[in-house]
Amino acid sequence: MSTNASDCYQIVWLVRRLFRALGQKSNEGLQKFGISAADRAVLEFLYPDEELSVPDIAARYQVSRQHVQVTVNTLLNGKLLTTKDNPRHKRSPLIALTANGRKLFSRIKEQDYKTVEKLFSATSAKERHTTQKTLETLLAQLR
Amino acid sequence: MSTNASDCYQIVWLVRRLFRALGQKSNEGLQKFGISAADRAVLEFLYPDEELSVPDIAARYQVSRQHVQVTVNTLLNGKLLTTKDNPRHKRSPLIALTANGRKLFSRIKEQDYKTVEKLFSATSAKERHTTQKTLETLLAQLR
DNA sequence: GTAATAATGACAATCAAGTTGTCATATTGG
DNA sequence: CCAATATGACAACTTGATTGTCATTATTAC
Repeated sequence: MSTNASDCYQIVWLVRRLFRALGQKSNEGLQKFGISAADRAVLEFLYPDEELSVPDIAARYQVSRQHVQVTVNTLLNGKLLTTKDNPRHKRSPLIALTANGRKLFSRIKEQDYKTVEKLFSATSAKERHTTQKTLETLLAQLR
Repeated sequence: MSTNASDCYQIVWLVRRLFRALGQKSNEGLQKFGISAADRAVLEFLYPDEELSVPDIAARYQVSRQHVQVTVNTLLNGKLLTTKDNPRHKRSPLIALTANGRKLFSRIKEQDYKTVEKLFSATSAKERHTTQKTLETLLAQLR
């Protein structure tokens, strides 16, 4: 387990660069659906049929509940999300996708799938597997 | 090359999550040095002894030259950067680290190294190598 | 059951990173 | 030399997100 700091560092730097590059690409793709990256992240947590309260989402996303609240409110307003009774908390409803929301997000995912397939076309399944595992390990370490 | 879109997608999602998590961690570490993440990115491009004009940095960072300009100006102001004659352009000087800047950034890197070593301690050299290669491939694809 | 404590939603101000637009001026290259 | 372009400076704006505060409602500890 001789950890070479310089290699590690390189990966961190790549994650940063990649995030920004992906972000640009992704926002372009998102535009035609009329939702923002922030909206998108919330939808991601609920797709396909999660039911979570606003504070739940915030905790998973590791973001302030106020931020999630605002985003959820706009999505509720746009009828992409709906509220359901929360058996565990009387005032804080569970948030779930509407049929519309689910349909929209699946279209978004479909588009994304096409994009990432192209993006990853020069990588092997094995490399992808290792990469995924490594990134998951790192993320877990940061919790 | 049977690209499994769902796996690819997962990696993209991980990059996003990881970026945010790393960002938080990194900003904490940066605080005591009194520089921002934006500052840091610029320093990174100049360390240890690059000499680049503002538009050069912007092009490499893939960010607007105006943004880089502002950041560079604050760093010039703080004596972490200095200007040098640009043989290729009379009005647009080359930007380089001062001794101070270099020292500061090396201290930052040192701290980061310790952090990432811990962070990556549960990964193998081989995994890291594959991950790095994969991320590089992706980034290259996005240029 | 009631009192203390914590959680929630709503709202506002703020922040940081970055973009876009514009201007005057300098610089470059045909 | 002149047209086209590059640069720095400045300003307004956007976006994702935080922090602080408030009133209200839940939950819990007694």
